[in-house]
Amino acid sequence: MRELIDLRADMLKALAQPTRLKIIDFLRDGERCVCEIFPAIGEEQSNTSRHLNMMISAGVLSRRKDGLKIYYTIKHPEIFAVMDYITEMVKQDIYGRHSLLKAA
Amino acid sequence: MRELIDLRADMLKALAQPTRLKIIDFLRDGERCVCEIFPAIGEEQSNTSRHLNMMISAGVLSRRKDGLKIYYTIKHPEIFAVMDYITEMVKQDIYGRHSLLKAA
DNA sequence: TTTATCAATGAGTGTATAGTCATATGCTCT
DNA sequence: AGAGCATATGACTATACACTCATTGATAAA
Repeated sequence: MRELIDLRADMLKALAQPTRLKIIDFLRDGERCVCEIFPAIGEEQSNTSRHLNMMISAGVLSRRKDGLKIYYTIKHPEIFAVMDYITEMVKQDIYGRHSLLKAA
Repeated sequence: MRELIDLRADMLKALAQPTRLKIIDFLRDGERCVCEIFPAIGEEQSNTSRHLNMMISAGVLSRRKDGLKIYYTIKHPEIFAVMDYITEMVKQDIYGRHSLLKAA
């Protein structure tokens, strides 16, 4: 079995890329098909498809087939909590940097 | 200014690598100097140093000098919450896979 | 001021990743 | 069966990354 540490790294890696972050942000409101996702994030269909499949493998997304379309969703609601924490920390860092600038 | 989405990706990327995960796990108990970290995780000093600096840039760690030694700490306690969520999701996925195997 | 110690960096290598374009697969409907 | 749409994949390129070995920089102690 894959080591727990590698599985964690894989899941984090699946979150750690701008295009994939755009997808995750877009999926906040619920499931969407590829044909909705790639225009919304401004990426090519093929590139979007690769990222989606990658996030499936990492356990970040799940998918459902309906006719021709394939609908993707965030698999674990914890993903949103993780994203909120990350955003909070980044904002704190930005604020901290500004304070330092002001102090200088 | 860097886009918020890129800053988030940078911070997540700083967490998304086995060697760096080992460092973060090791820093759970508090600050440690490089000379303690690299033997603990079984990596070369130079490699460890690069990862540490990378995590500083991403806002994951902070550091403090004391004589010859440089002590690194987790900068935001939220990092631990993020790690706990990731671990939880990965474990759920492992369990889910096992159930499928049993059912098959 | 020499020596020893801790940490960071330069240079190089091999591999992984993101992206593109073209094509293939699979499903639906006529 | 054939046309048309939605998604996935093959092949390729350019860039980023992790790592190693050797060296440098900086502080401390003798």
